[in-house]
Amino acid sequence: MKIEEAIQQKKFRDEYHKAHINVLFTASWIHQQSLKALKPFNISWQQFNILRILRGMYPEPASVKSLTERMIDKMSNASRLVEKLKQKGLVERRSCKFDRRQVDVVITDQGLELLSQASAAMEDQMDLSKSQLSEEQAAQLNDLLDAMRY
Amino acid sequence: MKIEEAIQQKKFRDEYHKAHINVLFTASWIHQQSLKALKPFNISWQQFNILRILRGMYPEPASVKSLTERMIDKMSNASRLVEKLKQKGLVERRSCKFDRRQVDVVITDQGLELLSQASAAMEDQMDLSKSQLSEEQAAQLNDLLDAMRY
DNA sequence: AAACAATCATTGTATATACATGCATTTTCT
DNA sequence: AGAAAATGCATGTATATACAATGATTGTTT
Repeated sequence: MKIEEAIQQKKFRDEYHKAHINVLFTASWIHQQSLKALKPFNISWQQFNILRILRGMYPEPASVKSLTERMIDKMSNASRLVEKLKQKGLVERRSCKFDRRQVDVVITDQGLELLSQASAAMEDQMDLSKSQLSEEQAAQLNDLLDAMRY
Repeated sequence: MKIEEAIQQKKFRDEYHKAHINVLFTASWIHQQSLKALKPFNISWQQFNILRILRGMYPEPASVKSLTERMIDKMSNASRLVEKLKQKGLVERRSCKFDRRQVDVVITDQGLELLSQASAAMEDQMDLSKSQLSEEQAAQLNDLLDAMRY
């Protein structure tokens, strides 16, 4: 569905304006799809994102700062998200011995287990785009998005 | 800056996976730019969005439902956003005489005035993409995003 | 017309986001 | 070494989001 119909707006100032709106709308759409996929696992998209980063570094720990740097939404509060994950037993947190200001965050076995199921669900969601775009088109989309961010 | 550097992730499963992340990241980036532009006007991006929709319909009123349908993020609570805007004197709200379940929301003169300044600021932000993408590329980006959403 | 279902908006609750502030620890400067 | 600045994290506050529930009004069915 074209963006014009999706938000019932007939005209845009130009293609740049439309692209801005379109990126925001598509992100919101992806976010909703993700929520559906993650629903059975009782974690938010941001929590999923943190778990993925931690799996990427496993078994090395990550500091809260390094999590923030790697998160897609830099503004979400990694500190509080880690706390939520800890309450669920999905991560562990201990103070870093080399720099006591830092905190070492590590994903637990339970976290790894949940993540493997959750990412399977997310990948199934993502794969639905495959019938819409060729891999070359997806690559082209990536190039355009990268270029858009001045 | 390529997405790989932006979130310090070297590899992705495939271009589809990367595109998903890239859309979300770019939307977050746009959102931050928008926040900067809107800061002097003390309105959130969602409030700005509602004002724009109301201007588009002016002098016709919009129901809360029609606002939700036209909003970029359908899940944000239009009812509460309208209440915020009313408190600031930027919109008026009266019950619809044809259907008393509905509410007629109309942008005020003050709202129109603020919006004209705020949208100028937003357009200045958006125009910075012009040095990064040609209009054809922006159009291509729109086509790919439209296609991505199955 | 009366009963039932559907629609529209609001409100309550839990969580997330934006941003500022505070506190402990480490680094830098003199 | 001691003072000052910077860094890393946590927390407080206001706002926003996700989703369910409520209440009022309108539409539909028989």
